[in-house]
Amino acid sequence: MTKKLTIQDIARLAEVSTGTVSRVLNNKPDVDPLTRKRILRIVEEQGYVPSITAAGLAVGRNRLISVLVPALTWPLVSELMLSVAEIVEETSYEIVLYSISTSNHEHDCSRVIDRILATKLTAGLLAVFPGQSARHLMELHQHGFPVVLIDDQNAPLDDIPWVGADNRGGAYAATRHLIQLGHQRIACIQGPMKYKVSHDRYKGYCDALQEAGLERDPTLVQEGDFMPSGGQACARAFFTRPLPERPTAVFAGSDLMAYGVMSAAQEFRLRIPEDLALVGFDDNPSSAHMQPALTTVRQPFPDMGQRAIELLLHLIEQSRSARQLRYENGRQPQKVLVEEVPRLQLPTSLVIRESCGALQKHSLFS
Amino acid sequence: MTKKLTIQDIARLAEVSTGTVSRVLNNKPDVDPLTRKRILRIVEEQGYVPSITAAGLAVGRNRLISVLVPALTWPLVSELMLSVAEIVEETSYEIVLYSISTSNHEHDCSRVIDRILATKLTAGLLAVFPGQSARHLMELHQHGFPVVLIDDQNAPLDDIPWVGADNRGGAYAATRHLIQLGHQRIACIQGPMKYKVSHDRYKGYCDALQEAGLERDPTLVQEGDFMPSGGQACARAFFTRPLPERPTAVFAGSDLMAYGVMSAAQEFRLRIPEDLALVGFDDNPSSAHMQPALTTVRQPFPDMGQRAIELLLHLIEQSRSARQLRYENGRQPQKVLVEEVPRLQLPTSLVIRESCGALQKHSLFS
DNA sequence: CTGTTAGCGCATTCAT
DNA sequence: ATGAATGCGCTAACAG
Repeated sequence: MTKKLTIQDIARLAEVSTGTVSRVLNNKPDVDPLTRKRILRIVEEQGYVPSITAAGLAVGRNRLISVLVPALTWPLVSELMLSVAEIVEETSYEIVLYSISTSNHEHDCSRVIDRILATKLTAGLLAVFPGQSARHLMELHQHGFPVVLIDDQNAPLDDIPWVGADNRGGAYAATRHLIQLGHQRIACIQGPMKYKVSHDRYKGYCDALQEAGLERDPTLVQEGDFMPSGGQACARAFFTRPLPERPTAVFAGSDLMAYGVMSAAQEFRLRIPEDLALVGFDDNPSSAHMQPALTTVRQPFPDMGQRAIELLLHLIEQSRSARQLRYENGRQPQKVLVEEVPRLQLPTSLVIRESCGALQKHSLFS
Repeated sequence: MTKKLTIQDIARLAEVSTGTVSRVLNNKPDVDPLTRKRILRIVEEQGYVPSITAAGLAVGRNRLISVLVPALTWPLVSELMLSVAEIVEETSYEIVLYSISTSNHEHDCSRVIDRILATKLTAGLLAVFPGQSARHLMELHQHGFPVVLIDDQNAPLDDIPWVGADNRGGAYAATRHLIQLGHQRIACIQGPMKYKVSHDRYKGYCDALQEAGLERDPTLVQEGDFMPSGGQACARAFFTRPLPERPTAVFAGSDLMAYGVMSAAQEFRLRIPEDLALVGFDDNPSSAHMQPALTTVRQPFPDMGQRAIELLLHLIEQSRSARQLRYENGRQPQKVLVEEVPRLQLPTSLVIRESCGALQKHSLFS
């Protein structure tokens, strides 16, 4: 149980001024190496931990990072957060979590963003799947506040830092795979169209159809909600149509919705993949363990999280030093600013398992 | 884009002192109602948001709540966090997230806890499944720092506030159900034994066996890791045994492990539930959509999260006012302190689906 | 290279 | 019931 130590205590022990201690702690260059070493040793020995609060007050911005996530129940959010958390915990920053799971997404989100700004609590913002509220984030970015989006940027004009997956390419690959398997009537269950990723995945689906010269049948497209129940509802809608109008394959915009399709298929006594081929999107951990194992498009979540948080950390450091540089007008900053690659699109990959019918199924009754 | 407003600005606009504004903002009783109303109006109009940072510095403790979670990839964590986040967002508190997913659980955890204390950043701590590190938390609690555990308290001597589920009862119900279905050789895949819940669930399993006069077979008990791959590995171990020694039913300590059992069953051409009955624990959202749908023990996660965070908030407020009361020695605190119910055990419920064989399965081939 | 000092924005205490 | 004044712990500017 470490007792409360202030920077003054350390200064006293090291027989230097608080200014020097502060300089050491913040890695300022102009400190005598010996003094620095001595101070660091004392800091270590005493187990001194600086007060983020006080530091924040002094600088006007804290060593905290806001993470804005949509529904916390999406498996992808966990996966993303995992790598984000791992990296942040190596730094002196902490994660402040905001979720905008509530119904009034739009309003709620801008309120949260205002709050983040006004309280000046956090140094930067990582927004996962911002959806429509991305435009609020644009404002932030334009005002010089470090922001990084994970997927789902929604305007072409965005020059906002962004890390995402190749949703369109993934959907294209998935759909093409179904086509190559001989399917002609391929249904698409979209995600909620308020998300850019849903549009992208739909486009990829259309791309593949068009490439194969297949006509797009509007009755084979439904908008889901990314959740199992939504997928189930959409699938029921397909299965209740007259036989010739039914799809022989379904491309679901998320694994969760694919699970719903499986449930619906069972209700209708449809075998997967014999009677219906199915492909999902995300590659949730559970998907490999479904019966049949779900063919899906893998998103590189760990990578996305890592890249995004590293980018954000970089932007934050940059904006800090930017303020410092005002006072060192003589020199140009050595470090090249990251104006070049603020956007990163990571590839997705098709993971072929049983539900699409490409593999021989380990039938339960073989 | 709200501009930075200080309490001083508000004071100037309202033509009062900062002291008064501060009193209003903190709901101190001794303020003229009219003045209060006027100030509140101005605060509203100007969109003033107090700086958590500065407030924290002044008081020595922030309006932040640390949440300590184990592996972020466990679905239950998402579900728990969901209700926690919802409630916290209604308050003036924010959530700071710490995960201890890394391998060196033990060391890492105490480091995180020290950090939480030393930085004095947060006002309270909510620890989800603390496992072995619960004893560090005990220290915190004994030093008067508000702490609430969600499940997995590990010592009987804990007088630490705690909210949990009836793991033992749930496991008992699940196992008894299998017994009533006629199974005699029921395997148990435990969670990692560093978690108290794993022990509890195992005890419930034993309870049911004993009640039925069934002998406990050590070869039918394996320790998993809560993850699908662990469950799969354990199940394989069962299935490779000579036929008479194999289980006819499996009780898995988590749904995720049950998924692994399903995969293993498929490898061995075992039908569920015909050749093997299966029950899980947790009721993850996906579980209803497995094929066959998983019979499992539902944990009341939303409730648990809600109760826990409310309790913590309560404790925090209490410790705040405790400090104030030192100066009002004349009066006894009106509010009864929550010494009575710091521990809450919520019931679990058995959700019967297909994998246990109790329901008629919608067979794929009927 | 280093010591000194003035706030950062707020809660709180002491006067009134 | 309220105004004025103090300090929380730290950083950054200034002066050596």
